[in-house]
Amino acid sequence: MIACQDEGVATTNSAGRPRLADRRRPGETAQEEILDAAAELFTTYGFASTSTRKIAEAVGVRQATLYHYFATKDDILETLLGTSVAPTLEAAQQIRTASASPAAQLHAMVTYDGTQLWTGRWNIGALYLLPELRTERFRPFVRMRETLRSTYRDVARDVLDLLAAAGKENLPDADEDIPLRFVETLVNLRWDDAGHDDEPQRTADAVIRALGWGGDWEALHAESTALLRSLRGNNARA
Amino acid sequence: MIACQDEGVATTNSAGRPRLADRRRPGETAQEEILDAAAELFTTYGFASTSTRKIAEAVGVRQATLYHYFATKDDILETLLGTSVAPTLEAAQQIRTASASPAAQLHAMVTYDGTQLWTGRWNIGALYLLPELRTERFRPFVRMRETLRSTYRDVARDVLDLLAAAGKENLPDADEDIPLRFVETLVNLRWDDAGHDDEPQRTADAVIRALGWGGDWEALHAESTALLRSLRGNNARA
DNA sequence: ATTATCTATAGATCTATAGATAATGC
DNA sequence: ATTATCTATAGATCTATAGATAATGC
Repeated sequence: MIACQDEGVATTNSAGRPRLADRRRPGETAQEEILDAAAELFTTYGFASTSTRKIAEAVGVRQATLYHYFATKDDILETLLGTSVAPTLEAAQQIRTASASPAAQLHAMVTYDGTQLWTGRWNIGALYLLPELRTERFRPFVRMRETLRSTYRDVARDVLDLLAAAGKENLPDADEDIPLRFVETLVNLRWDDAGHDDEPQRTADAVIRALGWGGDWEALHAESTALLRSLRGNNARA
Repeated sequence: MIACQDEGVATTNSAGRPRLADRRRPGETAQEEILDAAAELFTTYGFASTSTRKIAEAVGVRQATLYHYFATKDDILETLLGTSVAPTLEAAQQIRTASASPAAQLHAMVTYDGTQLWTGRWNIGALYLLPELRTERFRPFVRMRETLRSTYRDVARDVLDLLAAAGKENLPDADEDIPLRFVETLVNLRWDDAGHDDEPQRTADAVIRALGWGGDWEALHAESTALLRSLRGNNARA
């Protein structure tokens, strides 16, 4: 038997009229193929500038075929956004309930979130700023982002409170938004093809430093790494 | 004589067929009115989703009238971007050649740039990530942004070198991109209607802190303020 | 005469729907 | 029979151009 499945491109013959072109996208199902193509085109050319015809071409099917899987073009974007933010939010909330120090929680959060943004097959984070998200249609997604934002703010406030209690001066004045803002810049950096392989870790360090933290870095890294490891363990078990 | 020019809306009668609707946009010329409307719509709904018809409606003229002033829709975007980045780049380069300390230069740069992004009538910075900019057409603009980026990197490197020479440890490892990335987050913050009035100053402080700088904050602020004042003086004279 | 606007429209899209067709599955 | 695809197309855009019109300026 010859291997026909490199890169996860399915070639199984199933019911239905055959396609005119070969499969060329990763994904087990046609739905996944469409989402992969849409992610590439939306992040590269923008949502409004990407026609359903272009998506279909990138998948290797006719334009009308998309509508067998998604009722509208908006539905494609919605699915894409949902699969991207949900896991990040869940990880952040799990980290938040861990017993680690606030600084380590924040460091782990940034590293996890940053890694998703930095190593995903496409620069999905670039879609978060899409003006189209302002419509009612995407409210649920926007609300998930807001929850993530306030989780970040909560940890940041904990870190700052501890530092203040320790008598540290010149702390940022009520800037709990610094961490998430900084994570989001990974999107810009990737857009410009700049940055290093370990950018998520660098970003986590920069965030902690920007809050004015000045403790033992080696201990912090160890704690953060342990937190992330236990997280992966939990998910594997689930 | 009754005042008919509140908010800079011109009502002077001049040559040409009269408009059907009243003027409603700030700006001395029709070109400025168009740019103001386009800035609002592009930043709110995106470039591709904004039709020339919508721009014309927002100005109060017929769609075809736009083409008396701009040959294409791309030309409108290009003009908008140009008038926004050019002054920022020039200010950054002037600050760079001043005799102030690197930390003060960086602080002043972030404050100036941040103020432009934060207080401009529209959130023009949101246009910098537009996928459309990837085309040949907008190369000149993208190159200006790259020059700005490397100016930021240069100052950041100076700051880090000085800190290293002073024996400071745990400095960010070759992350000269931190400052500009941080400035760019003002765009996201404004998009979300979050942040404080003095966000540019807060951002400048956070940038300096993120680089690990730990000197006399009061002296730094004084030096930065003086630098910005001399900058305004230069421009007033020119 | 010059200018700034207008009306009208060509030609090229683009999204979504209707209905035919060519496979597999029972 | 069910499914996944195909072909064809309606109806609604959207950009840009052609040419008419109603002011001012000389």
